[in-house]
Amino acid sequence: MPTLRLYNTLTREKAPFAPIDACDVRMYVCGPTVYDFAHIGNARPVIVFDVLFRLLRHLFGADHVTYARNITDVDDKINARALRDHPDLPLNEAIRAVTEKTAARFAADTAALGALTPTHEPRATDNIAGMVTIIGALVARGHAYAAGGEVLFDTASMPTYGQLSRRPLDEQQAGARVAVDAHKKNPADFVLWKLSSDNEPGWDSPWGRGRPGWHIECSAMSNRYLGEVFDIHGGGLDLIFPHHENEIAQSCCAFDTQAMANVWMHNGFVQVEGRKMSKSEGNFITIADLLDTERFGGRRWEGEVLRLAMLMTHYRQPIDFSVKRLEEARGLVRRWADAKLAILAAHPEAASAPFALAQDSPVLDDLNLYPALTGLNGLASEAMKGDLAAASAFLGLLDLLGFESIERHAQATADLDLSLAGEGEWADVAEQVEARRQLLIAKNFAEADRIRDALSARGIQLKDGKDPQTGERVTSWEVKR
RNA sequence: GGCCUCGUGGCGGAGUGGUGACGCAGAGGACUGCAAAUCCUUGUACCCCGGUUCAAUUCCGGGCGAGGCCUCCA
Repeated sequence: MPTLRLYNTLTREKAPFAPIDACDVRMYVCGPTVYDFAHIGNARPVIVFDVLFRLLRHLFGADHVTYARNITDVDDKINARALRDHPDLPLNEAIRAVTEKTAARFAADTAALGALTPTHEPRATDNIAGMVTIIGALVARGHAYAAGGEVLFDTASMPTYGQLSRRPLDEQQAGARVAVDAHKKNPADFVLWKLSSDNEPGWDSPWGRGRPGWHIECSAMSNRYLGEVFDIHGGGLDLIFPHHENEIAQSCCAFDTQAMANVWMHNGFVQVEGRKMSKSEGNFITIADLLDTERFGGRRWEGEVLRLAMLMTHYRQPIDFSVKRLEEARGLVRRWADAKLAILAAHPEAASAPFALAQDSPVLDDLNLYPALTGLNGLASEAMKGDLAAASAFLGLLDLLGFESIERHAQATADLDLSLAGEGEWADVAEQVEARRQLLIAKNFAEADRIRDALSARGIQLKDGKDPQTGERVTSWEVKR
């Protein structure tokens, strides 16, 4: 088996990946807090770790990888949103309305981006009992204490606290930007459980009716589905501190383990047109905006295009999300879609040929995807020249990277354009094209060009080619956007 | 202040101690009744200053610059 090397934030270096159990490789990725639609920054870990999931399945077998990605549906931001959007509903119903709507959109967004559904997508509200159990263990083991209506993690009780972010406690206090609360033993101590008032959501616990703090849900859910120690934990760069640091503290102290996960992976940030994305800058853009509106770059962008635009940059590098980048990705998607159809027509057997990633593939070097991406062009042309191995490598690589349905973007079919354009609008195009073909055979170029111009005015681009066998003119078309 | 990334052609983005990948865009050509699409060809780069070396974009030191985290955030 080829060796996969991964960069580990814990050690700050790349190392060969060796799973705890090669028959059950286990990965956890922090999913969304469902209070608002996912933005393109949220899309990055979804896509990046989907590629890793696919790669692990390729290397270890599809049945030997477990991938859990949580949905956090209990959070004070959700409460605030529920009160704002549904003031007329009882709180619990209002909260459910917010979380259901947001989670449904997240599922639709990730599907559009070509991400496989994780093995498990647990919800925080279905795992409160697990959180209470862990908090109880922390209290019993002297790692947590109740104070001021909260149960807090005692960071001083964990000598190794801060290893992931390399942020020792003493230095952190010097930074003096951690909230200081009188009831905390140390400023860095964080909330595990907090009591709820009557008009806040709450669950019964040994410490009274309350709700969990921010980090505990990931410790509970990863433990439930992946065990006390698992292989890979992923998420955005910004989660290193405090979120992942605190997850480690909770899990390791509750279970008395040396590690929560062996490999910690973090994707870089997304910028928009060279600037940090933020609501105050007015450049905050959601996946739904890109898929369904023309707000960015004056057009809609297909999920595969967004996926490719994201994968063109190494996952640890910052990405500048720009219209130019999307346009380049769109061109490649269309080209590969055409190439896939042509290859399938020329080499039907290639679709079922076994595909194995080369031992020295850059993909295995911490997901260095770009060489593989640009290599697809070369593989396609080799395949068209009759190279069967290139054909199966092209198809296999497309699948591995999550572009298994890319052929729907083939220019010749224009299926997507039809679905976006509405029904019936292009129903007569085929006969117009045929009428033009007859005029061309008759060398009536003026009339033929009038048809082409008329179609062009309606936004349809004709493209003439030759049938390689007969030499006859073949005309395809697409909707210009 | 602390911690962490990173500086390669117009853009994206690999890689290497010595003939400077590749993709997109651009240019030229082929094809075409003309376009478009397609195909072929092609120009331009390694932040600055030192050092090591026969030779550095690649190694070492310093500088400059960009970005991120340290507070909710992918």
